[in-house]
Amino acid sequence: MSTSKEAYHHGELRPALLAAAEALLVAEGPAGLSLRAVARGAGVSHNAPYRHFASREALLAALAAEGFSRLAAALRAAPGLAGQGRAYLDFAAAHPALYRLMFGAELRAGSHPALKLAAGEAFSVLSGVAADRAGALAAWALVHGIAGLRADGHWPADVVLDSVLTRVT
Amino acid sequence: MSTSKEAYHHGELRPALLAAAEALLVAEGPAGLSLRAVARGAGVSHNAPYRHFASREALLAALAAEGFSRLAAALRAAPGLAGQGRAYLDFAAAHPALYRLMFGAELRAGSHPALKLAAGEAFSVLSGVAADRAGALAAWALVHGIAGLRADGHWPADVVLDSVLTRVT
DNA sequence: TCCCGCATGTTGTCACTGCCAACATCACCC
DNA sequence: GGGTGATGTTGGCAGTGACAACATGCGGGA
Repeated sequence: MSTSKEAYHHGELRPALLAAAEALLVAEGPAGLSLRAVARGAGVSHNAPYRHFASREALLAALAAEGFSRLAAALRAAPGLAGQGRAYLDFAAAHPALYRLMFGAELRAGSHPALKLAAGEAFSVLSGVAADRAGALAAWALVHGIAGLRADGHWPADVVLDSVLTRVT
Repeated sequence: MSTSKEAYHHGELRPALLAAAEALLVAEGPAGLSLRAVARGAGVSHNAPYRHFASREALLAALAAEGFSRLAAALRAAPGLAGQGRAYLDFAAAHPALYRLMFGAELRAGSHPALKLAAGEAFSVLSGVAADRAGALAAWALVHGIAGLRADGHWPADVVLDSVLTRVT
């Protein structure tokens, strides 16, 4: 699409597939994210993705891993524990579909080492700024819980987040 | 199977389908939960479920709603806010697959009124014992976050839960 | 008592999906 | 300049969700 001549070989197919997959994820939800639809979105044949991902689940895992990397970067850029909490919630609110994929039931982190690694990296950023372990875990769990409830539509819209965040010491 | 004569009409197909679906969910995960596999599990033809559920998603929603009802019952039976927190975590740990379905990305609560209702009922039990709204939401989010992190294997095994739960006021 | 309406379950079918196998095309390196 | 391996393509198969048409038999009126 972007290159001047449409060669037989795409050249940048892997990132193009990931981009198409994320667009589909946002537009249709995880159920609409079929490998063939992703291939169509990238303008290649229905089997081309198999040159870059072993299976549909592997593609989802790569997408989730990329999400964790982005989350880790956002956390690193935020100052202090409170700032990271807000950055975490902002990320989840800005990319709800991706966030749900990252923590959703479709992917078992155990079977995707790269995914587990990316997730662990994001978490280590979070715990690096906490004074004590229990406090860091409590803050993380609280923020993660709020993000999940918001993503699922269970969180009342009129809640002032700070009034809840300050309830955990 | 259990009834003496195998009539043309099953008679108790709806609960039988839900039971088969839950068994499949536990055994194979949400991906293996196909409508046809559920029908096989209940010993009926591949289209019989459509007499009781409009779609595969509707079946999942019904299963999740049943999960919320069970969760609400467990919460009702637990005394005090701390007790309910523990009951919530126990439920999530005892039925991880169901819990993930209830809060997972496959179901959009918005499009299933009965599911939203069942979820709201469970949440109202939780907030009924809290002093104020922000406190209830904080407690719920904290517990929900812990449950989610545990289900995904991100929660350290050596953490004493009470040391985290008491961080919420 | 008969019979007929209608809920329930069945068979048949279609488009779509994930994945495997075989083949086509091209970039690169000797 | 020719071959070799990575990258994409075409073809095909079994399984899936959903729709349509048909079969079955329970229960309520006459």
